[in-house]
Amino acid sequence: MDEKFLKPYDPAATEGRIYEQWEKSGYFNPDNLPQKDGKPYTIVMPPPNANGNLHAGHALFITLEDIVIRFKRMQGHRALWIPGADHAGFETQVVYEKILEKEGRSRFQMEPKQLYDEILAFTLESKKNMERQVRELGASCDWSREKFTLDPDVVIAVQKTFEKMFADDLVYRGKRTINWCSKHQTSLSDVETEGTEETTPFYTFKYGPFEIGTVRPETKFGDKYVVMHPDDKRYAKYKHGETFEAEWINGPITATVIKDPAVDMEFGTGVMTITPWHSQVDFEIAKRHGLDMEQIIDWRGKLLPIASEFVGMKSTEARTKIAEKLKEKGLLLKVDENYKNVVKHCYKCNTAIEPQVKDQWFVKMAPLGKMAIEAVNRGDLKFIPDNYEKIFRYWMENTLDWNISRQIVWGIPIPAWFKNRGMENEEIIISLEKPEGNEWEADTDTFDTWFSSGQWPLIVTGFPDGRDFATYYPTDLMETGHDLIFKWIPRMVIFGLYLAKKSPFHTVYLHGLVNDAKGKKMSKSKGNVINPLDLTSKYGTDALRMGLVIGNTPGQDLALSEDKIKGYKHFANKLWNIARFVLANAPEENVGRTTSNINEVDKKYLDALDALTIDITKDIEEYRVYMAAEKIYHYAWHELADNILEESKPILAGTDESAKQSRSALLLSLLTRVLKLLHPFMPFVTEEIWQSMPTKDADFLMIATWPDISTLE
RNA sequence: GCGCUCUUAGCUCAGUUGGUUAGAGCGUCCGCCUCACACGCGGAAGGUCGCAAGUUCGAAUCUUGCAGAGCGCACCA
Repeated sequence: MDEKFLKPYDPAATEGRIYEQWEKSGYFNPDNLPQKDGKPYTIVMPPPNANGNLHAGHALFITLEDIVIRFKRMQGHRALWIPGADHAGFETQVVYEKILEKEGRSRFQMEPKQLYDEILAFTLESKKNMERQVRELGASCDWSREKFTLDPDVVIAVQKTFEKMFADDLVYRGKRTINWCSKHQTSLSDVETEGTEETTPFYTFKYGPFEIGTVRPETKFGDKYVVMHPDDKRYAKYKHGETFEAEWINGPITATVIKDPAVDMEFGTGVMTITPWHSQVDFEIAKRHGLDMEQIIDWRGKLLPIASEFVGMKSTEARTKIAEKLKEKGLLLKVDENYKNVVKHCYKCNTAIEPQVKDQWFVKMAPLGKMAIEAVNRGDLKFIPDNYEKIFRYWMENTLDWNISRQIVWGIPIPAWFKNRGMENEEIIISLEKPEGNEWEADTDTFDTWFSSGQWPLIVTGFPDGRDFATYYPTDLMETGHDLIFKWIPRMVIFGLYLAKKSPFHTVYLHGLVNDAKGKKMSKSKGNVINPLDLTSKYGTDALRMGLVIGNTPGQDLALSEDKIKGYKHFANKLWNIARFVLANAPEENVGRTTSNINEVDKKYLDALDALTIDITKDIEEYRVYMAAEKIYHYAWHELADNILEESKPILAGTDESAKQSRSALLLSLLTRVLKLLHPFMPFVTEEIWQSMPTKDADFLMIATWPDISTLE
């Protein structure tokens, strides 16, 4: 027996060394696996943002995906797990802006090139840190295939997709209402905003012969249209297009009556004025009737000269002042102080979103969404848990056109060129190269991050003619957090179907959020953030992995407590001592003969473990990893150690030589099997024991053969 | 408003297609340094499976209603 077993298992002294051996072996790359003709099995790793440390959610997905990959690899598949790093456009720019802020600098005082270079340096440094942490968690991914979303070939691939979509009429440039963050000076997609309920005064004003309601008096300067439902009998005497005089904020105005079915007759007085520039709904109404639109609030969130005496005020400040003025003029009829409405906020800085009309690039979602739904209908795409299929369908059926332009430097440039930009005779060319002639001006906008990460499974396999595309696309499993069911999953499906005519994966496994021990969401302000790397150094990676997996059903949030992980550290040590006992009682002559001299009485233990093997194999194949982990844990501790080992002690100390031989061979055999079954979950301690096993049939447990259950049944 | 998820032992959660005395980890209590392991061993307490009704020979598991918790989406000035 190896002397190392005389001391308790020490993960800190083991894990780094083992990982290095694995990485050196080359077996993370399926091209180097002994089974060259194995069926491919592919997972694309959700590329972590290269802008900070890994959090508990990363640790969870790395664990889940690594379990499946290790299992498939042992089963003889050409198991490929492709790692990556995401430049995470807006996210990273926000992180870097905070750094700038601390240094008393601002991106608005920097040259774009300077800013870009600084963020690039920061990101590349963070990327190294992130990769080290992924290794620490035991990820058996193929680093030789790692991709970064700003690699030159990735940039070109993404731009080409844009070019193709433009040619196919799936991308257009349009003036539309967008979500504008006045702090970050960029537009945001709908999923990058968060609606929060606010109690805002609801004012009712006199507007000519009408009463109109609003929560935003500060937008009302330019309002010269009053809209009501065509079927509203109360206002039947007013004809569409008729005009009237009304006293308003800054004096008398001429207003026009518009009839439009978008108005809710039940709400308020059933009459409203519209501000097309600062409201999606109003914009749509204005477009239908060809009405004028005027910007009231500038890009910094301040009132424009149209507001006369209120010019330059922030909208919230102007709000009460304008209401006061209208009150003085006798136009304020009533105020409801308890009115609740939902206001969209920037998901990063919580600044209220100002709807603005702006020229942006949009993806037409309807035809693409239809393709995605058809793929689900065909059964090409399955969700775990399956209730997410319904959510996915709903989203695909109701999605609005996707704004893909961002006014930030950190990202992939949109390959568009303008001549006479902003003028009547504006011309646009889509081209990866600068067009001939000096008058062409590059688009300064960059793509929404999800436009590039949406193409990730295609990009990392080398679509359309890369070496891996034919072999590894479509991939098998997409495992990610359920919060990405809207942000990321639909985009990958759409791009896969559009470009490669195939869904990029056939199974989507969605895990829940990792919360603290009490099930509360982790947040910096609450101070309950659990750093996974602290836990690995304290209890070992294997223990953390078990803690993350056991009791963690798909789609359900997980409460992660340190005590739980501590328990699995004890388990790692238990396994270590099982090995110590078994190896101490394994005479040399038994090695190599294993099962052949096991007697009938002892054979029942082999049969029982075979049954468990079948069970566990099916669990993992059907992605019930939480169950498989618990079963093998329970077997190792409460059957093998508590019962079989205890029962073996008198036999091994006895005088019946054949019974002794049988028993020690049995124990070796059971331990060998347990190591294999446990390896995907606890790769380090099992590998470390394996290296000392006289029965090992492969240099690394990582590539040892998983028992073939078709021969066991 | 629409939709999803959850409600099982003190805590955090399992319970795979309805089928024998409902499980785990941690915690609690009692006894043990028994030569694999005190990161351990043996034993014990602890649950009307949110409430109500229904389907069934049989329900924690299926149906309906109610109550509570969490989340998502859409919102009307």
